[in-house]
Amino acid sequence: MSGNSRLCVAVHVLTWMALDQRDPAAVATSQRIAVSVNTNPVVIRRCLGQLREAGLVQSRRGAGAGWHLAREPESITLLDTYRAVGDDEPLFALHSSTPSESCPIGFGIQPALRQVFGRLDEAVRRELATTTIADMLRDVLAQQPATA
Amino acid sequence: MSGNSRLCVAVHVLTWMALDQRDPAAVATSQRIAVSVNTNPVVIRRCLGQLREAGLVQSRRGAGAGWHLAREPESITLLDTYRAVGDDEPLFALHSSTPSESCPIGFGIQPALRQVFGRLDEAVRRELATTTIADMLRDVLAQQPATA
DNA sequence: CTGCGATGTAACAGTAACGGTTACATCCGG
DNA sequence: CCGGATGTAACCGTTACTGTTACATCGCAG
Repeated sequence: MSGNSRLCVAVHVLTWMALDQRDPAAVATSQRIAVSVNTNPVVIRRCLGQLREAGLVQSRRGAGAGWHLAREPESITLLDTYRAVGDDEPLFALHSSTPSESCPIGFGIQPALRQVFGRLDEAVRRELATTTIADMLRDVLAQQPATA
Repeated sequence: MSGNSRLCVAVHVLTWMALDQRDPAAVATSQRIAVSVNTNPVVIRRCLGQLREAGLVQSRRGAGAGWHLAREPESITLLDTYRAVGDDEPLFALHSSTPSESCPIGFGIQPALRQVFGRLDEAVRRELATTTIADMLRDVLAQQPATA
């Protein structure tokens, strides 16, 4: 993960859907979402595909096709979202070329770093779990300009 | 930050120096460090340059030149190291193309995400601050294979 | 049962960043 | 003033991400 904007886009998509589905007649399509995110519908479909694999959204094909949330916004955390789009790459990368094993530091540094990075990952996940899509929607709507 | 291995290399370098300087006669050169990290000396010098800007190491030029820690290993935290090599890029990236401001979600999503990402950054920094280079050195040496 | 509008996915292009490398100027103790 | 190291610019190959085109697939409406 990162530097990519997948988590960002995924949260945007889910929050958008949470707002959109307040109107029971509305149909969420990748086209409509793409306008809000200001990108290509294929990018949105790629993202929605990952969210579907994680069981967060569902898709319907054929005529009148589209997407809807598979769970209540209150029950979807940013950790769920992170897991859905995180390519299981760690947050911090280890050496690109394996250190020298004949040096004491080179030999032991990677296991030691793995422990540290594991704790960092834990901290991030703990924090992500505290916010839901419903929270995001509330915060996003609170940002609106005064409509005079 | 990340996916790069700069933090990883920087911690490796500092931990190596902490061990090396136990021998008062030893001189830490980018060449020697590069062997342990298994990379090019220029990569090490680039890293050391950032660590020097942050006041963590010092360099000496001319004959018998080399590097040494500017502080005790016990007083250098991984947060110091992170700050030294982190290009002030945030841990998680915002949208690459600005969302539509005419959509309520597109308008408010970035400020809302900034708050969340700020909390994540805080959590990571808090965790990084709990470990020092001295801790790393101890943990690294504890990984050594039994020397029969 | 055919058309249409959407999903689903492969393929490709452009950009950017990273790690690695070469080259070379600079410094300064011996 | 020589030698060995720092300091730094420039460049290359690789990789990843975003955006885009293209096209097969699905399934209700009419």
